Amino acid sequence: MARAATTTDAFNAVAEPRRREILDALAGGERSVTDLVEQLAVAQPVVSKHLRVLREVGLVQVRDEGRQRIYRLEPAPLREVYEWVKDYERLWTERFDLLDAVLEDLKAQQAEPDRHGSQPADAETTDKERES
Amino acid sequence: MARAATTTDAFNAVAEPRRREILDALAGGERSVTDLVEQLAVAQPVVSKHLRVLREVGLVQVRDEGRQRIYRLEPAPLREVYEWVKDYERLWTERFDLLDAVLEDLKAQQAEPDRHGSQPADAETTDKERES
DNA sequence: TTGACGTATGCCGATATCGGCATACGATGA
DNA sequence: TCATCGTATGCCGATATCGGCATACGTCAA
Repeated sequence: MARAATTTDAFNAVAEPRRREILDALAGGERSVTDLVEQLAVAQPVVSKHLRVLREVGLVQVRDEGRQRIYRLEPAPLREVYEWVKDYERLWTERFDLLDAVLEDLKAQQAEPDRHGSQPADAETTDKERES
Repeated sequence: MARAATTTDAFNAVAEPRRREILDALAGGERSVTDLVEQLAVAQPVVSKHLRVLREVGLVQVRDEGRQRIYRLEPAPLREVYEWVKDYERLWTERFDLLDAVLEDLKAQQAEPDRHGSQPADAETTDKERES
């Protein structure tokens, strides 16, 4: 057995950064293959191959227009990914609450010095404020 | 060049369904390897190997407790995934609005048949993403 | 010590990926 | 019809995955 095919899932399809870039580009509107080649600055066969994968998992749709093929984003399959991760958001938010609690405790300890001298109790998670 | 290592990303790590199951299990609280083996009903080496990958991308943390190793969820790296996918949620919602718009147009055309047989002249239009 | 338990690791085979390059193929225009 | 543009596909090599099985390693209990 080997790794699951990239065309198995939105999960697998989207694990490839270049494919994410393509989707991001397509989020700005329909694009022809050449458009994408220019925008991503990669070889044309590479783009075509990635588009094939995306097509097979239903993340893009194609339309023929003369000798060009216009690709359009089809976000639906991403829902699966979203639904899975979204529940974890709560956790990293809670984690900050937890951190706050710890900081609160530290402050309390400083105010009311209750020494137990030994362990400096790893300050492992001290820099993660930013954002949100 | 081959597919990116599974330990490259949260994206890659999480593309494997079994690994998602492990994280889901861990979301319910700390678990020993044996706990996970029972819960997932897979061979122990398999679980250990997946845990290694998860550890390497920082999605879990380990703690020794006697002869057991207790694994704990570390959701932070999932943020990257969430941040990427969350913007697409809007799209599959908007899609319905878009559909409505199209239906509206169709109705209008039926009412006032305006034929022009040729090119619909690049509907490329203006798409800028103004998020946030 | 010895042995059992809990886990990690090593090796294997089958399978796919991804990019590069060449090339095939369909549509268009001279 | 022929050349050209826009895309897709085929083949290749290098690399990893994932599960199975055996086994090594560390901890604890007799």
